[in-house]
Amino acid sequence: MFTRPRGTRDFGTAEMARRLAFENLLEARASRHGFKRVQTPIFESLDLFTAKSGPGVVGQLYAFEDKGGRKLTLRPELTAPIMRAVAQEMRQEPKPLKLSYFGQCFRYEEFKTGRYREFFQYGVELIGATGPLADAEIVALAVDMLASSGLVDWELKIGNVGILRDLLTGLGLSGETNKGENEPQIATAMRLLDKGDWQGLTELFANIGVKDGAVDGLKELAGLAGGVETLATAREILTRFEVELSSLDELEEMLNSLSLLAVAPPSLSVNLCVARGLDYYTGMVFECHVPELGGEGQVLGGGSYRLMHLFGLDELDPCCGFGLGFDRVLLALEAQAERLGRDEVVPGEASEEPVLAVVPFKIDANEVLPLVKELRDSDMKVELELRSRKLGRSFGWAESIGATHVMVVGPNDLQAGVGALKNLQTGNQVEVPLDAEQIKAHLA
RNA sequence: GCUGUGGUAGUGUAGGGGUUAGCACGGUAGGUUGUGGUCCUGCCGGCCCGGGUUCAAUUCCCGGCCACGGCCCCA
Repeated sequence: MFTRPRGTRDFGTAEMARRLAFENLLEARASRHGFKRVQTPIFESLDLFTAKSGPGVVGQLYAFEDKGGRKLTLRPELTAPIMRAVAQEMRQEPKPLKLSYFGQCFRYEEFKTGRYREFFQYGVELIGATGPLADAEIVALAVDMLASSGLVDWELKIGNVGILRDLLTGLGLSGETNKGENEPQIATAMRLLDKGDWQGLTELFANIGVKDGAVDGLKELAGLAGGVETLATAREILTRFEVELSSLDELEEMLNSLSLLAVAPPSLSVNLCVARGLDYYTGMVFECHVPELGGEGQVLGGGSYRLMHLFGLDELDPCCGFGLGFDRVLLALEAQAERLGRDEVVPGEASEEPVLAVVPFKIDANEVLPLVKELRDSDMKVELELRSRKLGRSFGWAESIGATHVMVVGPNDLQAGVGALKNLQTGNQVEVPLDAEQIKAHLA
């Protein structure tokens, strides 16, 4: 018996119908916002990802050497490949570029619900435009996607690591990796802040000799929850820390634009302690969570970052984008459909189209094939009975595959040039000439 | 990396140191000559893998694998 590798999944027909519907929905939203789809290889040079994320990532990669000894890896994420492709193929295209992408990524890590070794990401990147309005465009699309998918009870958190870095620098934390430490003090502090580990932060500050009261101020900042209105308090706290306020002004501008560009999310909190862990983020950062997913509840995350300089295109930094956890959003939608008694998990997943099952009964099937072809050419879904079942079983088969209509063509029918067209829902049956147009008219 | 629980047909389950391992759904074939979703019957198909204890293991024990949770981590 062969089994699937750990952390991978098979998708059956029902699941795939749902996934396709979801992908199409996301694609439609992205397209309305002006994003155009691109696709990059499933594997890339290993150094693409070590350049972006440091040598430590190798442990989580499906890395390998090809027969020429080239160091390659299955892609663990899609932002770096997109940046690479932009640098390699899209230098001459008009900016800003608005790109969308969808595909599987691979990470070697412990697998559990909401966390797979092969997982799917949908994402967008806005390259070559910067500032509050560009940021608002990105967040607005994220909001639009989650809202359009029918997701409820999700939380949008918006922060700004630029402000946070300024603040921490002002407190005397180092942005460089000191000897004896494996990351800059600022990175450690941001990680602790993101987790809400106040004790760890207190210890860190004590070690560095940060003035008393700093932790309390940050706690106050972290406690802010709400929309634009929280910025007044934030402004006051930041002033106390003597932080420059222009980034905060930009954040406010971005939030105002967002409110005009997107529906209000179910829950919005502007929180300057959202850190997103990754050191290439430089400005606005945001995350969407679905609390009912538990530990694997982050379904979307992104922000403004600097990566193009790695490809010699500094002038395009910072860019802004987000990645959407395709599998996680689906898990959340499934859980919510169950909880709320919704019959559709993804809007539009159930097709309303008629499906005609054609049953050649005791005749040479070739007699009906031209008709089948013609119906299919005219964009109708047509199934053909292939097993020469008895009539009764044929109806059972048609019903089981979801056909809405059955057309039986037996010897007598053939002679008369008609078929028995039965509506499986109503049970009504009529004789219809073996003519594509007339059949279609009956199904309409 | 740590940890908890569990693994009986494709799915959902019953059972239990010696059984023809039961049931439901499913799939398939039929219930006499051209009409489904009901019903009846036959058939298909299972004790996760390896080792140990035992006269005997699917059942008890250990290890692995897999599944579902909780930590750690998460570019």
